[in-house]
Amino acid sequence: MRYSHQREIIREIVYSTNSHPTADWVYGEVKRSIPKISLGTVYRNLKQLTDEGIIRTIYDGALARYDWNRDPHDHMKCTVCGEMIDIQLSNDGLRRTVKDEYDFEVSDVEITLVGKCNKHA
Amino acid sequence: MRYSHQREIIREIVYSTNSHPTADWVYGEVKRSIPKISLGTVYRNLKQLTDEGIIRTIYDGALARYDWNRDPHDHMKCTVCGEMIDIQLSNDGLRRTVKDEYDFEVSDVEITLVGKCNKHA
DNA sequence: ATTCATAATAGGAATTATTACTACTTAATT
DNA sequence: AATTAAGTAGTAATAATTCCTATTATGAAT
Repeated sequence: MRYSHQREIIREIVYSTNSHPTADWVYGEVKRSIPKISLGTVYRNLKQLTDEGIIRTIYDGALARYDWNRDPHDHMKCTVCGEMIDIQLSNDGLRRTVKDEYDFEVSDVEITLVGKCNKHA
Repeated sequence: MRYSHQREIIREIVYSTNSHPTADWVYGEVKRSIPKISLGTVYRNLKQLTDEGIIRTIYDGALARYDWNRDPHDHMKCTVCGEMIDIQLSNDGLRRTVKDEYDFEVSDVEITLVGKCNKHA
C-alpha cells in the first residue's frame, strides 16, 4: 500500500475522535481539507485501513462505524442519545468455556451493551 | 395489530428454523405458499413481529437476521461457513459492573463470538 | 348477512449505504 | 525523466430496506 494524501487525512480524522464515526461523517470532515474528495475514496480507504489493521470496523445495527482503538474492547450503545461509548470488559472466561463446551475457536468477541448512559439519569 | 394470513405464515417460517434467516430467505419461503406476496410485506411484518416482541432482529454485520428465540442468548458466528449458532452465556456480572463503574443502565446485552465452528477442525 | 372503518397488501418507486467501473493522476522506482 | 502500478474523482450500479398508493381483507357494529 503506497502513500496517499487522501488516506492519510482519513486516518487522521478517524484517529481524532472517540465518536466511532460513520463513513458519511468522515466524508464530510475530509471535504474540509480536500473538497473534491469522492465518497468512494473514503469507503475504499476505510476498508483498506481496516484490512491493514490500522482501524477497526464496528457495526451499529446495520450501519458501519470506524474505530481507531484496536485494543480488544467493547461498546455501550445509548438508546437515548445514540452514542457509542468504549468500555473494557474482560472475557477470558468466555473463550475457554466456548472452546470446551462447543468446540468453537474464538477469534473475536464482540460485546455491545444496549441501554441508557449516565447523561439521562 | 389485527390478524393477517401473510403475517401468520411469516411468523411460522421464522419459528420453523434455527438458521437466523434473512428477510430475503423468508421472502423465498413465503412465496411457496403465497406466490404473490411482496417483499415489502415481508419486511413490514418482520418489523411488526419484532416490535410486538414475537421475534427478535439480530444483526450479522450489516445484514438483518430474524430469530424466534426470545430468551436472552448469544451467538457464535463461524467465519468459514457463515453460520450463526445459538449459545447461552451468563452475563449477570456484566450488568452490575457496568452500572457501578459507568452508571450505564443495561437493557440488552449482545454478544457475538466470531471464529471457527466445530465443523472445520 | 351487510355495511363500515381502517389495517394490511401488492407492486413499484424511492432511499440509504456501499461497491464497482473507468479514464485520468500520482507515488515510487529505475 | 520515463515507467508502472496504485490511487483518485466522478459516476453508475447494487443491495438492503423503507415508503407510497390504489386496492383488498379483517373485525366490529349494525
